[in-house]
Amino acid sequence: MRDLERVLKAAGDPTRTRILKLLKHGGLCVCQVQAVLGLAPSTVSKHLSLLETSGLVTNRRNGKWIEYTLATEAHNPYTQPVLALLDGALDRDPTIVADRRRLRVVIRVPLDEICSLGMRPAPAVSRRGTRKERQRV
Amino acid sequence: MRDLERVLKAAGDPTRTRILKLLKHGGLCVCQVQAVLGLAPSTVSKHLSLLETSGLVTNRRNGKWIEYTLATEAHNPYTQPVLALLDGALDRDPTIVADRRRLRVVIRVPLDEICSLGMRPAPAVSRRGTRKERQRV
DNA sequence: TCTATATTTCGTCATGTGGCGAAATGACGG
DNA sequence: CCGTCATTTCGCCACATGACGAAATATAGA
Repeated sequence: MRDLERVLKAAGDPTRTRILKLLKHGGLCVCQVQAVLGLAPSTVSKHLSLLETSGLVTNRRNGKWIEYTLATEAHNPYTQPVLALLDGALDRDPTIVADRRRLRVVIRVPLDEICSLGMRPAPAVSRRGTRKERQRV
Repeated sequence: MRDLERVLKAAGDPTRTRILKLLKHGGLCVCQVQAVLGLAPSTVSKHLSLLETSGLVTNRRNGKWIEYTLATEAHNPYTQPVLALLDGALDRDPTIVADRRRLRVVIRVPLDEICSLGMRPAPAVSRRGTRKERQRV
């Protein structure tokens, strides 16, 4: 029972649904997800580890970063059907569409820049000086 | 987004999963479900109405009782896949197996008797005198 | 119409969950 | 071997959720 419950609960949260929809476009590290969603790193991390616990997602280290990916081979028998359900769902949802738009921007930026700045929702596309923001005195 | 979220959250609760698994064996009224699960009527009612809101279940009056049934035609596009996922799932789960055992008993008893007594979990299968239990003085 | 009763609603409580910021962790890359 | 920094853990808060019992509702059936 617990396996099914975990998967459904994991996929049933809007924020995690957004993350799963993002990961359909390829593996992402925590700070990339953070940049798209505009949430605190700790929040994103918790969601991702919950998704991993439920078997919907796996991770592997990639240099300085940890890349999260949709699970392909599942130990949990219910993950694949749920991922299949999500596939093709919500593709017209405004939030999902906006997320994808931000994702396209985020993917182009080198990881170093995205992560070190603790980027917020990515207010727009290009703002010069991004690099020096948040230098506390 | 909200449709998907509602369905997944509805199906993601263990009690509601149990109810859905029960309803696979045919329509049931609130007090029958209550008798099997051993929960307060108000609790069962709330779960059932939540399942209905999510589109997983429908109801129709049947004499004195209201019969809840798994939804066949869904307005919500996500209900059918979720019901399909549940179908065949958990069939070896101890709780589900025990529920089915109690269900078999409950189904044989006339509705009048089940409901009017506010039956509790149905402690076992065959115990003579079941009928007269709980006659408070 | 009136009564009995199946169901729902309401109020309350304990617990679970999602969000944040601060601090701890740990591994890459020098 | 060390420092940096991505990630995780921890503590906290606000809010959602599931359970109950009591009271309200509504409808079948007399």
